[in-house]
Amino acid sequence: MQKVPILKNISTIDPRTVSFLAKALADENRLRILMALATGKKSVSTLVTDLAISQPLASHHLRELKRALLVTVERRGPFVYYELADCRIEEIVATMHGLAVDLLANRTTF
Amino acid sequence: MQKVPILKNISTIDPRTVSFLAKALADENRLRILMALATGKKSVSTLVTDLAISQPLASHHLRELKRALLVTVERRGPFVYYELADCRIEEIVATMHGLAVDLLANRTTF
DNA sequence: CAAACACATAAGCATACATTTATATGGCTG
DNA sequence: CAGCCATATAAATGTATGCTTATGTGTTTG
Repeated sequence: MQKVPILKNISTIDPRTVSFLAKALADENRLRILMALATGKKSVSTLVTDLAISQPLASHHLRELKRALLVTVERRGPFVYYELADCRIEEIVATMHGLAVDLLANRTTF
Repeated sequence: MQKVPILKNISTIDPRTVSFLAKALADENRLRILMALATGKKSVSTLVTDLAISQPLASHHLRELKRALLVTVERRGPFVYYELADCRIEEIVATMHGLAVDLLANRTTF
């Protein structure tokens, strides 16, 4: 009787937890925010101009990302800076992109 | 001028593509189906009894997973077997679970 | 070919979510 | 403290999504 070494036993995974994360990553604008934050912490106004979205929409999504624990907040003067809470977020997004691109290219089966 | 070696340049990532995948992973029942398929291909009726969901609901989500290219379909007699389209799906779900668990445990900053 | 089984689809409904517009809060500066 | 800037929140709306109930399609077997 030998256990699978690399991957966590699939049955120990809580779908609610994964769904919680996946929902946060399921929106294009939230992903664009996360990608923008990958190069370092940024203020709301910077994100608004960089991503060309409205300020309330940025605040709304940042709130969601904070709720999902994906970003941390830091106030400095009148500015509010958001930062990626964990570097693995970038990795996961990149990995998902790689898989999605392959799937869409029909190079799914090896 | 040196490029980041490990990760794909973040700016090359298409948020629409990632969102497409994330949406498919954002539902608990779809995740449960994928986890059930991690141990091998299964028929709809097997999934229905294993996951204790209604047959139309299972078909509905399997259709979504197929649309997202995450599963492949194979008919054998009256049975229809679904299978994970790519082994990386399991890895990504496991990685997401690991991150989500850590985030929820407030061990986000290193 | 008729009945039974496996699965898919359609319609309907309730809820969740993304977005906009409008307004409020909070901090800085004159 | 008055006005401005940065951000947050609220309300409103349209749309997407998950789920159930009901029905259709396809396959096997008697």
